[in-house]
Amino acid sequence: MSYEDSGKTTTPPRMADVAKLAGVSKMTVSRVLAGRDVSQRTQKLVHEAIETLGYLPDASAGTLATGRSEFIVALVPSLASSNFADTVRGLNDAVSGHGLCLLLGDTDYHLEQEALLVRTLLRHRPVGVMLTGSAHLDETRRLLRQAQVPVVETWDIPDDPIEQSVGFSNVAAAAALYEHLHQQGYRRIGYIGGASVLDHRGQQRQQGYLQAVAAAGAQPRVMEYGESPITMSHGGESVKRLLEKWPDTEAVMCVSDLSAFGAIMECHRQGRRVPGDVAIAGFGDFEVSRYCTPTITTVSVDPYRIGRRAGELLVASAAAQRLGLPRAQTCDVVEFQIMAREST
Amino acid sequence: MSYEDSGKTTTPPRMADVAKLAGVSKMTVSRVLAGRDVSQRTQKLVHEAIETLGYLPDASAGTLATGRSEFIVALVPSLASSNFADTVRGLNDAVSGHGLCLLLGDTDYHLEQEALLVRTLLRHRPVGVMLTGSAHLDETRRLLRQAQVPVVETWDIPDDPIEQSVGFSNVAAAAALYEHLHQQGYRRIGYIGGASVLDHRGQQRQQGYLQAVAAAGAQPRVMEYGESPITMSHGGESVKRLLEKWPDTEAVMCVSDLSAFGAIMECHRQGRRVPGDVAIAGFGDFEVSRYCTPTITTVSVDPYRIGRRAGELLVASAAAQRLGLPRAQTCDVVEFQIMAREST
DNA sequence: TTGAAAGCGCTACCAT
DNA sequence: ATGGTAGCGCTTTCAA
Repeated sequence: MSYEDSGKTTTPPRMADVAKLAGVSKMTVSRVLAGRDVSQRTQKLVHEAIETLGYLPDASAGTLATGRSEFIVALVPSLASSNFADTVRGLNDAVSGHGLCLLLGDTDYHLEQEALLVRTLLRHRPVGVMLTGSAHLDETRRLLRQAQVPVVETWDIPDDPIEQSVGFSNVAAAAALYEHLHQQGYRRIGYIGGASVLDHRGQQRQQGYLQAVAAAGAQPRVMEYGESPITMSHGGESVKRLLEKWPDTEAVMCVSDLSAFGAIMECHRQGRRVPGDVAIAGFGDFEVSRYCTPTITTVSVDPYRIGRRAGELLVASAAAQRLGLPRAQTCDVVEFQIMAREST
Repeated sequence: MSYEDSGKTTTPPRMADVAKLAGVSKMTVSRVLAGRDVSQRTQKLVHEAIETLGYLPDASAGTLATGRSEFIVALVPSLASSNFADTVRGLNDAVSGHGLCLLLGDTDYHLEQEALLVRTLLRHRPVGVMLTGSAHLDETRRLLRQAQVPVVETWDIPDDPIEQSVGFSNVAAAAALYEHLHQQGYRRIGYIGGASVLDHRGQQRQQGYLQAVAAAGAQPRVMEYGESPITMSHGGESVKRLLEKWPDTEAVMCVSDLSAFGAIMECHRQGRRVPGDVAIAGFGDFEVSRYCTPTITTVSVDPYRIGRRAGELLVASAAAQRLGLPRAQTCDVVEFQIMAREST
């Protein structure tokens, strides 16, 4: 009779139960599970016992005994953004093949929340931590340093890296987009972004815009509106306000494709042609930008790739850590690309 | 000198270290952490020692000793879908306040992968498991039953529930949308969905369409194209094929808003007016449907709410479990709503 | 209010 | 190739 048929609230089978049923010692069972040297015959006996009992090894006990867990911690500002969801997907794809699983934390764009999550999740002794962005509280840095856990920061190029990073310069990307618009002949170029300082990457894009404006000797036209994460509706409201304040604006850069899409739809509603009356560009190359009308000029990055690469770095660091080797200090720069489309 | 300043590869501080520094026993430290009866004076000493050393209690050891973890497992078909990402967000919001954290698994729409993940993640002895959908392998059911872990299935109303569920009838929702279109006067109504049997919810929506078609005494027009998850580009390609095959189609129901959006954009490209020449409806009430032109008629569900409710049920079940009480068997039906918009 | 001892389920290490 | 022993870091239980 197998365990599951026994009904009632029984305790799940332990390694000792498997050992007894197979007529071997616990150690032999442990070795079979670890794929170590065990005779074919014994292996078979053990596997049969495992099958019969429906035995699942306890991860906590294993972690406690080895001092090594199977967790990777992933911290994102928001799962609602498909960008970060894709990054998590890439991370998962990179690490799941190595028997690691994801402990997920949503910081809700708050650095205090990030610090709290780091504190909570480090208790599980993860083999690696992926953070989003390069802005962190001192406490966060201290906790991570003290835990001596491999860390990868993503979506940015940190001035003061904790350890490794995978990202791109949001400042440079926004500036490049401005220059692209300038080359297209646009001169009076505005910017739409969130009013929240919490979105550090958004702030950097705005900074890139401001730098490019200054370099071009132009006057900035910034409309800040709404909290992170910025959505389509923010874009509509923002473009309305921006065009009221500066009616002769020729082109608008948006902090994300979502707000760009919202802005375009609002323009259509107002009877303005895009790009005829006003050109609009986004950031992030979201799916919607490739399929809407007009298709949206944007900056393309590959969120999945960022996550995937971060996962690879963490797996490598974890391996190095285990062997007592020094960990690498890679600063991985992923490319961004200006996607010139119909909206500009 | 605090631990972090000591440099080198030191081992992190243990409870015993805290105890020694505070001049008390391990047990007292444990009690302070658990918020049990300890004198004010001692509490202060212990907290100071914890602070000085930067002590973080080890979760594995705690889990092993108590037999109870702080994990909730969340299994979704794909994080790339904002629907499921929102459900995970709701789940996280519901459980994180109770000191629980999320172990995330992406099944990639494969039931075998789901079973594998259940097996892997159950090793961490989660206090609850959230599944997506009601289609599972026998092995998955067996593993969950044997683990005696609280389970909530989401996004569907299971015929054969494992334990609890939070969802709605995808069949009924699709049929309701058909009837809405029928009431609007549309008669020759087609359906666009994925060709993959993996997307069980998509299959059920198609079934709802077919039932409604039969009830109306009409002929079905189904165009199946592409694998899950269905994206905007699938919608464009599918509507093209459907209109080639049945040029007199008056309205098209799509398996999701994303394909509906893709379909509308393709129609525009072909010079067809929506809804003038062909009406198009979606499913899921994605953000894009509220802001594009025309706004898209769709079935609205609340993915975040589904996750949130699932989390609440799991927290309650976990509490009941801990107290040795029987667990509830709720089948929570969340509402869906036909959102009549411009596209039909 | 506090402490000492005995495990939780597993693996490292040393024997055989 | 296999087994015994001694922990991993914490909490439970009992005693003081």
